[in-house]
Amino acid sequence: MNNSSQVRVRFAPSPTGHLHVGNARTALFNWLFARQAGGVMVLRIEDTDVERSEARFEGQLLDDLKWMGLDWDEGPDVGGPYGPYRQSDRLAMYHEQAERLLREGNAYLCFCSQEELERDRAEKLANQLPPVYSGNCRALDPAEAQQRRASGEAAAIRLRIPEHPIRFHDIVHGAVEFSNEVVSDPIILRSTGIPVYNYVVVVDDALMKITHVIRGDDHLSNTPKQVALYEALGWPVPQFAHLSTILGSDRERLSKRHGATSIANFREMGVLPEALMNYLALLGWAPSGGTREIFTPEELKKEFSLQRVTPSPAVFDMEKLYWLNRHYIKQSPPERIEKLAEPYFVRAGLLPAKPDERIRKWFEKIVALLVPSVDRLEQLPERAALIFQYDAAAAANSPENADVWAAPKTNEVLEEFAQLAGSDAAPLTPERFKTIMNEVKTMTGAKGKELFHPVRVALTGSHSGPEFDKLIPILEEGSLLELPRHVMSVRQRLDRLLTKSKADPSSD
RNA sequence: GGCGCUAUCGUCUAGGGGUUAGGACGGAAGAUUCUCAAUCUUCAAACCCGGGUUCGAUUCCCGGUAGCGCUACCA
Repeated sequence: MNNSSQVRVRFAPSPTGHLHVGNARTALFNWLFARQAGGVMVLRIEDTDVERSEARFEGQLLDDLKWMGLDWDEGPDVGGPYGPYRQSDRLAMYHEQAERLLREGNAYLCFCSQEELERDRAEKLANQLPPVYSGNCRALDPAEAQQRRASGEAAAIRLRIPEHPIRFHDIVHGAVEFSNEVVSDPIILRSTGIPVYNYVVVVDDALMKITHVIRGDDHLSNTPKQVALYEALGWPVPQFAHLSTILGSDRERLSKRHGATSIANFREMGVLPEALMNYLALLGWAPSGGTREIFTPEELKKEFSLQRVTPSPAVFDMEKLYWLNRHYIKQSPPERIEKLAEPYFVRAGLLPAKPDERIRKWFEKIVALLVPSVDRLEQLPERAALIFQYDAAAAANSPENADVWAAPKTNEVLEEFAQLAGSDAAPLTPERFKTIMNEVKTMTGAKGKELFHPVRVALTGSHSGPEFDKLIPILEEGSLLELPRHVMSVRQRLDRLLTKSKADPSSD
């Protein structure tokens, strides 16, 4: 089953918080590559940093990943043949391999104190030399060193970096070469017995039979150490693919300073997972030809190619993500969007926590009305203000509407409209509205803007908004529903406005 | 300081020794609509700089510059 040609990739986050977009993209590229190759995706939790790791973050991480639409074949939650999948459960393996390196002479015990090392480093830096380890303990007699350690002297374990340049091939960057002169003999096991990241990764990746290491390019400079480690351990070196960094608009590394950066943030904003996936895929990758932008997850699995990943860093562009999101929102079945949008309205106090069937039916119309004008679901309640909130004073006095009130036919149009619409007992229908408007038109001679604008301002308080055909039924039906905040009917709005202008003579 | 990576419109990118350097987001203008949004059409907008190789470089090589990363008993 597990023949040597089987692709195995891994995503290895630290549980230090919510999944960040940079890591999400790394996870995505791993996933796409694995799924396309019919390979295996491994999820490994890098929790050796006890200070920053928290168990509850692991659950968040998995949720974020699942929400994006990613899945994995082996991991802490699903198990697998190469477990355990949490580094904190693998400590024995790290010790075992470190002792083996020691025995075989590829690593050595180092007794240098931190102060010594720091002094040495500062000196080298001052002399403009690469700050590599002095090698003081490199030539120590192994037997003697073992004895010192046995007698209780604090000792770290260092890897012996070979005396030749270290070369490796990177799928994204091509041939990479580092001179051994600048690669320090790295500590792999601290004197406290806690292994170091660069060592742990290699042991895990090798033992988990990872064939392709796809990760952020902040690890590129660490790769020679890791290659040396693979070689010292006698294990095959995997293929590497180092992905460029995602930057903020100021070309600095994307951080919280730049606004939303965690997957959870985007989810809360009402970004659809497929929009985020599509956008992230386009950061650093483009299809052959480079003219297509829209890719569903299934299409990405088919089209994606690591060979086409760009090595240069990419600036995260919210606007383009929003554009994609708008596309996917419009593409989605309305029921899905209604379901996703409902909580935003409940939270804003516009809908009851458990809307009944009538309210739901009515809410469908609101969503259909507003969705085209929105690029995130979270914007919906504020767009719905013209339905849920009616402020007669603002309608009459807002400077935005001054032009409309100043127009010569406004008062005449409104009076006619109020009279006709007010004389009906039944709720106003779009058909009746059309008839009324035609009558107002003949009686006042107003048409176009001078006809519609006064009515729009009178009913919504704003001179811009959606079509009356769709808006009026929403207002009329809404006024009959039991809602946390009463929705005013057309007539109620007119009443408000007219009483208002009577009470305030300055408004004409 | 040392080492590494990167460099095409404002942004994401395609392309590649000879092209009107293509697409998308955003921007501008127009169409449509009572208005806004949406939609459609059109337009503006780029090969970091300097050397070399070459008949010819934006493309290949070298150098510079800038940005980012690594340089830890951080991950």
